[in-house]
Amino acid sequence: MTLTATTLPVDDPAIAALRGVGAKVTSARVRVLQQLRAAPGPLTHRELLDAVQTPGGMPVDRVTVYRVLDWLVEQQLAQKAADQHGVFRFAAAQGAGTHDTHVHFRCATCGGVFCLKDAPPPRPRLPKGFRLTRMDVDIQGECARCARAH
Amino acid sequence: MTLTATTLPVDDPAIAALRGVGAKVTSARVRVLQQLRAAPGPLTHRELLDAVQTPGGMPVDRVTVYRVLDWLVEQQLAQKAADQHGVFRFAAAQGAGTHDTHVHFRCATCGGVFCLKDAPPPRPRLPKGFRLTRMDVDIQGECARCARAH
DNA sequence: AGGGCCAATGCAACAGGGTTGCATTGGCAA
DNA sequence: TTGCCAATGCAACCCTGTTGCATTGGCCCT
Ligand SMILES: [Mn+2]
Ligand SMILES: [Mn+2]
Ligand SMILES: [Zn+2]
Ligand SMILES: [Zn+2]
Repeated sequence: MTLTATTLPVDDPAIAALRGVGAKVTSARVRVLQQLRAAPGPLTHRELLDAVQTPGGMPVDRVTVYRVLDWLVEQQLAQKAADQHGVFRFAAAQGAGTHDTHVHFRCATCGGVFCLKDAPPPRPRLPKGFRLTRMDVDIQGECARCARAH
Repeated sequence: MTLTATTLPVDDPAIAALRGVGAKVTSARVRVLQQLRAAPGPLTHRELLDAVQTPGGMPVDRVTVYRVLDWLVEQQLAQKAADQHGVFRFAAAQGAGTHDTHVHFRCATCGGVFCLKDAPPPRPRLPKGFRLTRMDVDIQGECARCARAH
């Protein structure tokens, strides 16, 4: 029997997730998302860049990794938050659900993002003539795991 | 009677705080700490650098402001934390702020900050073991004057 | 299987926040 | 008033992250 030079395996959950959003499934996207899913905690761009370079395969450009990461965040397949050093860390999104109905807690130590039960604060009452364009709530502290690690 | 070219007034609370830690009271340190204490919220290095440059006085170097800020944090006169964009923001240490009882509106056009009547959102309920260190609400839009000017 | 479109990539240059080394200055104690 | 040394100014540097543009490779269509 002849083997057609098939594309990547469909059974990989990372690849399935990429197909799910109906976009091109590229090597860089697959590798980055696989690393994010396998990681025990949020990773920096630099950590991901290192992790994605495999001895055999061809190298991935650092700009591509930046673009893949921001794209994954847009697709709600990943979350992005600054850690205590001001460096962005990325984590695979839990459910691809809507995060608009609740607020988020940012662990300043590990950079993890946690969904809280509380609803976002109501729109503030503004003086006459004022126009509201944006409201951000930044809740930060230390998550249980980081607090336990002392 | 002769007037000696006296140093800065001792009655200023910022200066008193600096004397309190037993270190040199310099122009840069005084100006930065005064701005931090007067501010309605945490400021970035850039915001402080702009605020500290007075038309009359001699300019302050940006590196000096970085060093003053880190020194204030060491002396526990200020707190430092990365905001959601990964930029460090500095706030005067506890006890100096009277803007804690209400939220603020920032005009994206003129940069003005307005005190609103609304109370800050309540502390969110956190999962067990989580520790809250900071909650910032960023409300921005266009103030009445800028909206009218178009 | 082959061709073609256009998004995704690679590469180089750029931007901005933050740091470091070193010569000079100015606070403050003697 | 003097002198010491911390604090400052300035230039060069590092790191994270972004942008412009030519090239490539996924994927749809035949
Ligand atoms: Mn959420
Ligand atoms: Mn106020
Ligand atoms: Zn944590
Ligand atoms: Zn305005």
